[in-house]
Amino acid sequence: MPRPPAPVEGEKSTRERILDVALELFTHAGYEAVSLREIAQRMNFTKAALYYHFSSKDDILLALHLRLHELGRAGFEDLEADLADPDRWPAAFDLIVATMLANRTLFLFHLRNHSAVERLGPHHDNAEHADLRERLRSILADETVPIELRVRLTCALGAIVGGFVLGGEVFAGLSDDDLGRMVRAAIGDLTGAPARVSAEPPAGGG
Amino acid sequence: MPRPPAPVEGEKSTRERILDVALELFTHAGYEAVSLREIAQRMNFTKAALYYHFSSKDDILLALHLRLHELGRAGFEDLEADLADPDRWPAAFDLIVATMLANRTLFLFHLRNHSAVERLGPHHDNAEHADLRERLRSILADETVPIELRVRLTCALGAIVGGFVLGGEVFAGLSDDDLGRMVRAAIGDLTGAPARVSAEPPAGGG
DNA sequence: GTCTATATTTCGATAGAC
DNA sequence: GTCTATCGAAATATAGAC
Repeated sequence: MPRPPAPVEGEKSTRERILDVALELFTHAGYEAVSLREIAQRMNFTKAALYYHFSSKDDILLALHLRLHELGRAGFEDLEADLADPDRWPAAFDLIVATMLANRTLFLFHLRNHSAVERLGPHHDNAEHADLRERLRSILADETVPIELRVRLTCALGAIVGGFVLGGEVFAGLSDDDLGRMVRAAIGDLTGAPARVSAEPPAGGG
Repeated sequence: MPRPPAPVEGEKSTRERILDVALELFTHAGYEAVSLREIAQRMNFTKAALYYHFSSKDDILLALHLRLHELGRAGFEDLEADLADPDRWPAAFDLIVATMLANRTLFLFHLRNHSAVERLGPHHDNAEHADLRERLRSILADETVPIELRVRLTCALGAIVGGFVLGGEVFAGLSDDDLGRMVRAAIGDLTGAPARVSAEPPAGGG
């Protein structure tokens, strides 16, 4: 199989630029609906040239999936512990909100291409639970935590996704900063209510 | 054996059974990834037979999309007015939660095949804003409503989707009734907090 | 590293028998 | 209403020139 070129300092490699184009196209139209010809066209070269950088179309999908893996290793080491304790939810959700806001497209890509990425699963058993989604599932399956709290967790995560995906689509004039603040306030109320039985009342947006 | 296909009263038509199969396959694997051959195989007849019931693959997708349209006509006449006024949110969300819970697969199908359905858009201009999603967008674009409330609206809708999709996937042992109740409680906290700034305080119960 | 050209497969869709 | 057979288009992927 072909080997990618050495990355140049300061500039994005062709491989990364292909991934950027693929990320946008896959996110907007869906993985299966996007042909390599389209990607090549956007890169201003031909379809065959892509095979120098990637061994297959699935390989591009996998590379994009791995971007999410790396994101998971960035700062979510204590995710399980944080989410298992409502007192630590504010900090955990702040991190999640900030991460999702800064990588909105990547998460949207994952949401929209859930099935395609899932189909890739059995191939990359390099890491056991490095995937954020896998770790999340194990948290939600933890019966030590009351089911009410775990359901609220899914609602909170859905609220973030909804606020960013749906909101980011409709409220085009809104800055990331403002949107993030409003979503965080909403999450605060959603998660603060069950937490206040053991912690302080929620504060307003900053 | 001489067995003519019996169109018995009270039984689902072949067309509807095809749609049921397509709904499941499209939801699980994605529209573009599912071939007519797969659908036909599940129906125990051949690919060509599908063309007696549907004029194209897109026609199947459209028919499934129309199921959501019908759902929209069921009881969402006052949706715009209800969602524009935070005081009326509880009733509106109760209806939305109940509807989404009862038609979880259909909504999940729509979520997972968002791009494919969207691509179908320009073809069926029969109704202006019959689509629930279109109506929702117009609500979210209504600048009469403060942006904070509209963002909360997107969060609330996301919370419902998250609770049902993610929750329904992980909490398999949980009944629809219990899940619906917990999600409704979460939505109540999420939507009750902003309501108190412009109206009376939320009911302390829960 | 990118090109032209082509191999191979699969898909959506049609025609016509029964 | 379902079948067999097949068409044409488009997709992924490969081979080899430059």
